[in-house]
Amino acid sequence: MRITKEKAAENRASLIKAAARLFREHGIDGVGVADISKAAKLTHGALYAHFPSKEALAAEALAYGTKDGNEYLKSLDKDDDPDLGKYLEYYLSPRHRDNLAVSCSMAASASEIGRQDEAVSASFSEGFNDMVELVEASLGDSAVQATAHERALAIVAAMIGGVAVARATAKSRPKLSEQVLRATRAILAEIGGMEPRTSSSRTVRKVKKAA
Amino acid sequence: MRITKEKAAENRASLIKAAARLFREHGIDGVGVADISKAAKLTHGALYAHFPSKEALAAEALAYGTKDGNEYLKSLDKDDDPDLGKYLEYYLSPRHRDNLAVSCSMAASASEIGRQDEAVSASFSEGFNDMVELVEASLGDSAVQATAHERALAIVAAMIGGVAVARATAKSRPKLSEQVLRATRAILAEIGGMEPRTSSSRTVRKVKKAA
DNA sequence: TGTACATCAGTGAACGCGCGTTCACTGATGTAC
DNA sequence: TGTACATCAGTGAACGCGCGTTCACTGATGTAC
Repeated sequence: MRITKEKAAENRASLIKAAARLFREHGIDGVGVADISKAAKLTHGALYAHFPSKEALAAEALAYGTKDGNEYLKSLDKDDDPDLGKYLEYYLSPRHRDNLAVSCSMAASASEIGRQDEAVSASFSEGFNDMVELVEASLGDSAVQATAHERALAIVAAMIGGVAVARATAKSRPKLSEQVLRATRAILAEIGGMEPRTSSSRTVRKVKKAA
Repeated sequence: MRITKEKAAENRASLIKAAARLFREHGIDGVGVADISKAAKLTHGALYAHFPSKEALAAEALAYGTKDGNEYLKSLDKDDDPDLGKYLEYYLSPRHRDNLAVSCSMAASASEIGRQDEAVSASFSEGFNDMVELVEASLGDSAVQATAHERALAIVAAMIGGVAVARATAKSRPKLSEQVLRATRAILAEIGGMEPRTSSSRTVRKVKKAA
C-alpha cells in the first residue's frame, strides 16, 4: 500500500510532532515507539521506515520542539522587537510550567538529555544557542559586570532551571513552585537590564535592540 | 534465613544508597529494581520487604541524595562559615557535572521529578529548601533589588539549571557546556553579592553570615 | 497516452528481553515460658 | 539457662506486560518505454 511522497512526508512530520509532544509530557524513557506511532495514526513499522531508531527520532523531535514546535517562537513571527520581559513573563509562568505538551522541550527534558546519545545532545545545544541569541538580542544595560553573551548564557540556563524546579516542586509545594518562578523572573529581569516590575504592572519597558 | 535487626537496617540503607547512585547516573526510569537490588547485594524480593514500590524507594533515595548522600554537604560539617563562592565553584564545576554518581540528585533528575508521584516531589522540595537556606545564609549585599530569600530561590534554581544544561550540552558541545558553567557561576556570584572574580583568581572574599 | 513493472511507505506478526510486582517458601532471630 | 515456637528479612520462581527492533509481505505510486 504505497502512498504519495507528500503523504509520506506528512506522516514523517506527524511522527516527529507526536514524539515531541509525548516526550515533553512523559519524558523520553517514559514513551514507547508504539505510543508515538499510535498518536501519529501509524504502526511502529512505519516509524522504522522513517527513523533508524527511537533515539534518532528523539533527536529530531527535540530539534522540532525547540524550533517550529515552540509555542512562543511561533507567536513571535510578527513581533519585530525582541522583548526579554515578555519572554520571561511567558517562560516562567505557571501556564508554561503546567502545559507540558506545548512547552519548551529543553526545560521538559533537561536532565534526561545527558543520558541520550550525541545527536540528542546536539539538538539540545542548537536549541539552546537559538534561545541564547534571542535573549542576547534583547538585553539592556545592567549593573551586573559581564558581557551580554555571558549574561544571556546564564539567563537561559537559569530559565530552564527555574521551570524544571517549578515543575519538580509543583505537586508537593505549589506555593514554593510559584515563588521559584516569580523570584527567577524578577532576578533574571534585573540581570537582563530590565526595570524591576511589580506583579500588578503589566507594561514593560521596551529594551533597545542589540542586533 | 532471618537476619539481625541491625543487618536488616544496613540492607535497607544499602538499597537507598544504591538507588540514589543509580538514579543519578541513569535516571529513575533508566534503572530497574533488579539493578538496584543487585548493587545492594540482595534480591528484588528483599527490596519489596523494605519498600512498597519502586516509587517509594525513589522518594527515599532522593531525600538521601540531597542530605546524607550529598558530597558537598558532607565536606561542610567542619566548616563554620557558609561560603557561596566555594559552593558555586564546586556545584558549577566540570567535576560536579561529570561525576553523576556522587552529584546533586536534584540537578541529576530535575526534569524527571515532576512526572513522579507526590512523595518524590516532596523529597525534592525538602532538598531544595535546605539548599536555599544554605545559600541564603551566605548571601552578601547585592546591587540586585530583591530580598535575600528571593535571591536565594533564584540562585538555587539557576544552579540546578546550569548543571542540567551543562550536562545536556556536554556530549555535543563541550566548550559551550563549560561556558554555561562559567557564566552561571560568575553571574550568580554577583547576584549573591560576591565580588566578581577572574578565572585565574582562586581566592574569594568571605561574605558575612546572614544567620 | 497506455502498458509493464520496480519501488518503497506502511502493515502486523514475531523476536528476545527486561520491566515492576507477587508469593510460597526458608530458616535464623527474637521472644515467651 | 534451656526449650519451643512465632516472627519476618530475604530467596527465587513466576506473573502479565510492554519494550525496541526485525522482517516477510502488501499494493498503490512513480517511472521507463
